[in-house]
This record gives sequence, structure tokens and C-alpha cells, in this order.
Amino acid sequence: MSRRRASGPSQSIRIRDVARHAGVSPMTVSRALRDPAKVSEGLRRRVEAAVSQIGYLPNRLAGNLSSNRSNVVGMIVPSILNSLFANTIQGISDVLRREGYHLMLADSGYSLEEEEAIVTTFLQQRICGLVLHNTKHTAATRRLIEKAAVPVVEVGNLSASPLDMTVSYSNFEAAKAMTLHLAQLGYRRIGFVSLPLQDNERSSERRRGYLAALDEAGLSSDPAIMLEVSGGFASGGKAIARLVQTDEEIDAVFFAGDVLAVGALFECQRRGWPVPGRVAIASFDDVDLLRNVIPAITTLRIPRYEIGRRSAEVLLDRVSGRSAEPVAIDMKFEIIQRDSA
Amino acid sequence: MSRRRASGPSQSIRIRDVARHAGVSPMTVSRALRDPAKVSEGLRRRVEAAVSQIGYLPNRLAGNLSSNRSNVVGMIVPSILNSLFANTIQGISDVLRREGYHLMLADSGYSLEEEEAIVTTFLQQRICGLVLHNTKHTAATRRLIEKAAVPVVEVGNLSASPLDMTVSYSNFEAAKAMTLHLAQLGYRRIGFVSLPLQDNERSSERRRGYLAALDEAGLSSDPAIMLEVSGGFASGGKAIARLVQTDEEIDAVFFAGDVLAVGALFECQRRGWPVPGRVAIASFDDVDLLRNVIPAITTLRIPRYEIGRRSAEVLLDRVSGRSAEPVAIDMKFEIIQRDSA
DNA sequence: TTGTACGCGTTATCAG
DNA sequence: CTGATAACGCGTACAA
Repeated sequence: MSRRRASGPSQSIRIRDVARHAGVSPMTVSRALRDPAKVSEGLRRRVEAAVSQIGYLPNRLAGNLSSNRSNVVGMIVPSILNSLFANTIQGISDVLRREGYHLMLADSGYSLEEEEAIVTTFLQQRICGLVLHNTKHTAATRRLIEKAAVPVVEVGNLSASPLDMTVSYSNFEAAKAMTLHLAQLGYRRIGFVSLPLQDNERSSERRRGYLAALDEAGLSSDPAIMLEVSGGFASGGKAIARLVQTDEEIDAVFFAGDVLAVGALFECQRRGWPVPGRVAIASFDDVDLLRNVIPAITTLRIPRYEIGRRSAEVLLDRVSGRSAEPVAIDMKFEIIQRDSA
Repeated sequence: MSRRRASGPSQSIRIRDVARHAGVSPMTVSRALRDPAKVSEGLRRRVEAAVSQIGYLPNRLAGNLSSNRSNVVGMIVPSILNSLFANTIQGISDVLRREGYHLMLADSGYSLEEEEAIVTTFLQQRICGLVLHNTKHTAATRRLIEKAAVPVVEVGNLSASPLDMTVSYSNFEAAKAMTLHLAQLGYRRIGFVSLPLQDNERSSERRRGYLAALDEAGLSSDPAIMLEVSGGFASGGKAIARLVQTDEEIDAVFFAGDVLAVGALFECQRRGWPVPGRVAIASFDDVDLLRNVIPAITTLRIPRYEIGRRSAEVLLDRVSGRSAEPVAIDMKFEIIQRDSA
């Protein structure tokens, strides 16, 4: 039964149309396009001419189905709006494009269940690889990924038990290093402000690092100066106001988030609290803004763009069969000493 | 000749495996999954049980190929790093997920040729719709899109001659409104600083709006106080320093970019120039930061997230055949009066 | 309501 | 180096 195609976009040109036009078989067209070296000069030219004349666009869906390959990588971030994640996405995107792959992007809204739902639909699209920002997942997510045997890179934290590969930095070590740095600068009572720890290994690891550093520096910890707040400038401002007003001794606050730190600085400016005179401020992640406020904020540089690039590279190494070994790459971090601490 | 599948990820489970398991035909499985109402209660249950037992994940590539449909929308932004674009992406992403579609994202790096290359590969992936931030395109891009007859929404500017649909705001009107607003506030010599106009209809439209407003307000324009600079805080700082130092009369500067405006404000703070005492500052786009600096910066609110949502909605209306009419939706803008002007 | 036959557009395989 | 043929996994159309 001959079947008319569905309503979809204009009747598209198929490989056999090109073949007819060039007077060759479809197989020759396919080869001329995908592996030109395997076709004689003459035919290759004829095929190329036909392709551009009739404006043929190969159907990669059909190609992928037939070859049982895919050229689409899926990525899940907690939020598309977070500019830190954007850096990693950009790094991945750059490598994928260069290598002829596509990026399918979705956000989980910081929800593990949502991540699971996205992984499911991504697998249905037969993505060839997966990049996850989270390092914490539901059991079902782990099962799905394992069963599909899809290469995965986790980028949000140097996980001790990655699903597969990981290209990241240690949130624990970074937070520890910054806290020790503050201690070395002479600060004795250091507060800690972070985003909610629930379902977020990055936040909880930073907190662990902070505590480990206090311990190592011989400073005592105090839950009263460890705050868990929501995001935003205002939130950082409220946090520092509360800390400074309820604790006369506090001389530094480490914010595990750039926006929080800047919000805190603005609040100090409004209240006339000298920074670092009354209280020092340290931040996490080196966004451009931190270098431009006054005083410039001491922070940690995380190579987020490079993490993206490297992730895509190891993922494609695996996808293309160039390498089979599971990798765990520590991309490190760096303390950027400025004027706020 | 029976052919073994390529190396790809683990032998995946096919619809006929489910069918065998449930003791029905593949067609019944397909129906039970995609249109449960068309299958009797009993069989539906058996199918569902089989699906979850053996962990079947439908192959959407095959499904799309067969039905000649697609559930992937492509989007091209100038840069993934720009948080303004991120808002629109988030809006689109939210709607797509809700409706069972996927987002394929790429960035053109502000290059029209790169945009053309991406459109080509997107069409090869048989995306069902396209969202473009640019409103300027190469002739080849226009031809490709027209020939493929794919629905398109342009979101970066309310274009006078859209490819297809547009959901956006008028950069011209917005810039004009802000400039008139400054004039009404009593500022007489108003500078204008923007990103490069080359290949960027958004920037050039804003400049046109600025000039139209000056004209309407009876103020004379002067190329000496119209700057075209690169992005970044530092760049905004340099711009205002140059304007204020070379022009004693200048009393306000309209920055067509939030980062530039904040960079300018920081520079004024460093130099001790009161804002708006020595010079007023106005910005474009209402990012959180603008409300939190001191003084808070007068700016334009562009509903970027809503533009994303609405774009996805009209696109899917078209894709799903719910509507056929080309739409052009003006999402408007709003002046946010604060303390910097 | 369910099943059968066929085609979607491409590529792998093998024969020439 | 080139071509014929048979899949890839699923959905459409129609028959039962």
C-alpha cells in the first residue's frame, strides 16, 4: 500500500532523489557524503553537484537509526538561569559543535525526581552520552543509566562514587582551602552561609570542608554562625546582617555562593560596616562581578568552562570508541586573594 | 543477511520483546503506550506490566522517523553565557518539557555564518521547530528555512519582516522611551553606549530609538557622545570615564546593556563622581544586580522569560497543527525608575 | 478492539 | 570502487 506522508514540513528530498539526479546508487551518495575517500573522484563530484543543486539535507534521524549511533549528547543542569552552569554548558557546546554533535539541554529545577524523568526521556531519544551536574541521583536514575549503558560524566562535584566518569573539582577541598586561608589571614570566628543542603551534594560538601578546616585550624565550630539560606542578593544581605548583629565576635563570613557574597557586601555598604574592617567576606566562584565591586571580593576560581570542555572530550572519546577507560579528572581550583578578606 | 547491531550501548529492548512478553502484537503495545484509550483495559494492563518488568524504553528516533514527526525544537542564541538569553531559554524549556518536547541548544557566537551552519545541522536532525534570537540572517539561512518549511519564532527584536513568527519587544521603542524619560527628567545632554552594531539588529535598533527620542525631545545628537564598546564591567567603566572627562556638559548616559551600566556605576564610585549628581545612569534590562547596587539603577524591564514561554507556545501551536496563522506578538517593556537617574 | 503488511530514509554487508 | 539487499524500530493504513 503506498502511503502518503503525514502533514509534516514540506516533502523532503531523499537520498534516492540525489542518486537519480547523479545517476548513481543511493549507496554511492551515502558514501560520497560520509566517507568521500571511498568514492572515485568523478562520482564524488557528480554527487556533490547533485546535492547542492537540489538542496539535499541528509536525514540524521534515519541515519542514526540505521547505524545505531547517535550524535546527540544530553545535559541536565539544576537551573538554566545560573550563570555558573552556563559556563560549563558553553564549554561542552563548543566541543560538541566542533565534533559534529548536538546538545540537548534540560533543567531539573534542583529536583532529583525531575532529573529521573528527564533521563528517561533522554534515553528514549537515544542520546549517545549524558552530562549531569548533579552527583546525587535517585536509585531509579542510577538503574536506568546502568541498564542503558550510556556513557555519563558528572561535573558538579568530584564524586567519590561516580556513576561512570567525572570531570570536576572537589567542593570539599575548595571550601576547606578557603576556610584555612581565612584562618591564616588571622580571622578567628568565621561564619558560613550556603544554599540549602537538601539533595545538593555540592553545598553539603562545602559545609563539610568548612568544618574540616575549622578543626584543622584549631577553631571551634558553632551552628549559630552557619546559615542555610535561599539564593539572591537580598538573601546574602539578610544573612550577614543577622550574623553581625547577633555575634559581636564574628570577623569573617565565607559565602558558598557568589551572589550571596555580593549581596552581603552591598548590605555592609548600606549599613556602613567596613569590609573587611568590621567583617571580612569570602566567596565561591570567580564571576566577573566579584572583581568589580569595591572592595573586590576574595574568592575561589573554579574552571567551569574548562570542566565543560574536558567533559565533552572524555565523553566523545568514549562515544567514538577512542577510549574505554573510566576517567576521574580533578580540575582543581584556585584561591583569588583580593581586598574583602 | 541478518546483521548484527553496531558496537553501541547495550542491546536495547524492542517493542516486539514487550509484545512477546505480554502475549500481544507489537501494534497493541504501540497503541497501549501512545493512545491507551484505544486498547482494552485488560491488554493495557498486561502491556504496562510487561513494559515495566523488562524496562522497555520506546525508541523515539524510530517513532519519529516512522511518523514523520519530531519532538525536538532547536534554539540558537548568540551566546550561552549571556544571562538575559538564559531567561528566554528557561521559558522555552519549561513549556517544552511540559508538552513532551526537547530542546536542542546551540550558540552562534554572534556570527551570522555560524548561525547558518547550525540551522543546517538542525534541519538535518529534523527538528520540528526553530527559535532564533537573531532577526538578521544570511540569505542562505533564509532560503534553508523557507525550503524546509519549518516553523520559526524570532525573539530578539520585534522584526518588521520576520521569517515567520515573532514574539518579542521593540528595541527601538524601548530605547526611545528610556531616552524620552531621561529628557523628561530634565537631562539635556544624554550619551549613549552600546555593544557593536555590526550584524546586531538589537543594538542598532536601540541606537535608532535613542536618536529618534533626541529628535522628538528637541535635543541635538552628537556622535562624540555615542560610543560603541565591547562587553564587560570594565568596558562600561572606561566608557563613562571617557564621556565625563571629554564632555563637561554631559549629564546622563544611557547604557544599552546592564553590565555596561553597572561597570559605569562602579567607575563613578571609584572616582567619587556622584550618581546622578555628576552624571545620571540608565540601563537596559532589569537584572537583579541593578536593583541592588547603590544607587539602584533606572532601567527597562524586558519580559525575557515570558517571551520564552510565549514563543514555545505559539511554536507548538503550529507544530501540533492547533493553529496555522503566523503571529507577531509584542511583549512590551516597562521603565523601572530608580535612583541613578 | 486487535493484527498484518509495509514503508519511513538511511547504512551495513556482501557480491561483483 | 560500486551496487543490490536487508535491516534499524516503529507507526500508518487497512483488514479482520
